Amino acid sequence: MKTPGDTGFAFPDWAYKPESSPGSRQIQLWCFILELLRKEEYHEVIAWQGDYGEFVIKDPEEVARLWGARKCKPQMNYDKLSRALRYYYNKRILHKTKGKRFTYKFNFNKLVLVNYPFIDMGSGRGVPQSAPPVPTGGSHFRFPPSTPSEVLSPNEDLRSPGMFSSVARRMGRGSVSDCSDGTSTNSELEEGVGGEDRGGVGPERAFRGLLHPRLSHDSLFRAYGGPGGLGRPPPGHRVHGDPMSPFPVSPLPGPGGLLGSTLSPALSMTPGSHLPYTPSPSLSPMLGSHFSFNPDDMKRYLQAHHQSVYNYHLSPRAFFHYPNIVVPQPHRPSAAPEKPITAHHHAPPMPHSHSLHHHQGEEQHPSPFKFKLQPPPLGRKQRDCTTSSTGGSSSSLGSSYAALGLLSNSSSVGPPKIKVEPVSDIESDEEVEVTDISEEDELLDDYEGDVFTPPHPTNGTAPTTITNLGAIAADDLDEDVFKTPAAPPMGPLTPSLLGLKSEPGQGPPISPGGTLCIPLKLRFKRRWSEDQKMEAYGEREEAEDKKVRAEKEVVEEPARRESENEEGPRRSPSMSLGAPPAQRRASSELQRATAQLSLENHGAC
DNA sequence: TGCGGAACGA
DNA sequence: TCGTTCCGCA
Repeated sequence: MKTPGDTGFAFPDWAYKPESSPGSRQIQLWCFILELLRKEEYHEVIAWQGDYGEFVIKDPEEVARLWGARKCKPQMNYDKLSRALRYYYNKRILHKTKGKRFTYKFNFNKLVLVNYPFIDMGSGRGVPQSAPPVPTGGSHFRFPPSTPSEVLSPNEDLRSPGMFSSVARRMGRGSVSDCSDGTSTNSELEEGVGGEDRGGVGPERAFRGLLHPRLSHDSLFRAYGGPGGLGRPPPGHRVHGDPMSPFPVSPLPGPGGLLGSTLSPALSMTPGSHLPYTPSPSLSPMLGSHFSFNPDDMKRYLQAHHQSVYNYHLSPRAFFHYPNIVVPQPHRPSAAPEKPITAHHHAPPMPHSHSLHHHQGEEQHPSPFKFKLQPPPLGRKQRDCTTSSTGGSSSSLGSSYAALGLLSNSSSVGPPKIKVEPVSDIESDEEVEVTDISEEDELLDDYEGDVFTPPHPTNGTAPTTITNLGAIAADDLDEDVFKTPAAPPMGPLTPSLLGLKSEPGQGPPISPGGTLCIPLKLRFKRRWSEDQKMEAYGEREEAEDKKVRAEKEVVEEPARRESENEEGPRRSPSMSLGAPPAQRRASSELQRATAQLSLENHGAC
């Protein structure tokens, strides 16, 4: 069929429908719509209009014709096309603007946050921040392949948010059309180039961007990099404001990567989607150097939000569509070091939600945003792994992390796994995993006044975990509320303790309040039993493991029950009981270390 | 004009 | 999975 280059406009890979052969992916309708929207020659047919991301199909039949031409479907008509568009409702890529005929609205939150994950908002250095921060940009961020071999592996999901490098390739080689419909041009690359920075800087301008009625896909698309590739913008290219762009500026890759600016039209489109995550300068797009969560900023930001209509929804299934949301690597673009160091910066951890919580949630009026960060649906394998390893009592967070491949690596190779334990046992996977979005949508429509609670009270978790959380939020955050029991602030040491858990059931029990409250007696017992076990390892063969475990169980069980009696329901029995010897050994060591820490920090209890 | 179910194809 | 096609309904 056609190649992505057909349009003359290079969409990211994920914009194309994977076909049997790598080169025959078809563009998706929404991409096509965007394409038309950005071409002046079609402004008489379809154009941005009104609200943020809103567009009107002025000539439905013509649009249908064009679409049909593109897809080589001569029989296409608006009725059919609109049916396809309606399917986007469910997918929350689009929604209908009620009362306005032929008028639809993009959910750029979906398109941008999810599909432009690589746009790292973290380093807003020197880039106009005229749009609201996109919460998870950094979370999804995945560096473009730097070598040809990394580019678009056939095995990779072509729609992967991270796989945009091939776009650059296409952009470089031009387009090829095998179904000419007159829409193919190669001029797009230069379109809008050279515009001036109208994003401005500072919160005021940043917020102003929210109100920009028009969105431009291309601005973002260009972020994928021109012929020069990411981080190497074509000469003459710079952040600009595309006249027809809904984006105040185009987040072109700057010296520090394309990160700097990420302007997501979505921001104004989806209630509270981004906000909860923006507080983190390290993760949010515009916070880098221009934004701070002072009351004024927040107020403006919220006001801006109200300019838009929020009546569409995102689906938790989104992650299914973008399975390649990858765990961001610790490293950051070269610009990272240049990012302003703020109070929040040090531990990228959780802050996007957490810091907001501090800024907003601690006040009389909690954050107006209520988010339920739903972890992406677990793959069966991951789910099984997670649940089995945790005895089914693992918290949603732990599971979600595992689902993201952060924690639960089935492989037994390597150091003991460190798991970020949820603060509470109360929540089950089911509670947080996927909920009926239909109801939540309503909540979001009425998001104001809601409270956002941080996904995890600890602020010392690993960056990867944090960013991952962001990744989770990226997609569904605009509608999902992360329900996490409030946890009391903890000292600098506690987080690490709380967050550390060698294996389910082995680490120190964590009270629902997040406090380390394992009875001293139990701790000693455990440690003793572990010592015993360690000795056993040195003296006995594998065959005797069971015996050791039995002994251990005898020792631990009463203590555990005692513990339970004191602290209420606890997690499933120590994992070590069923863990393979090697794993047990490793976890045992970790447990010892943990126990040691427990003792040392006994005062914190 | 818009919606969404259903069957179907690639 | 993403439309495409058809269709009944409001």
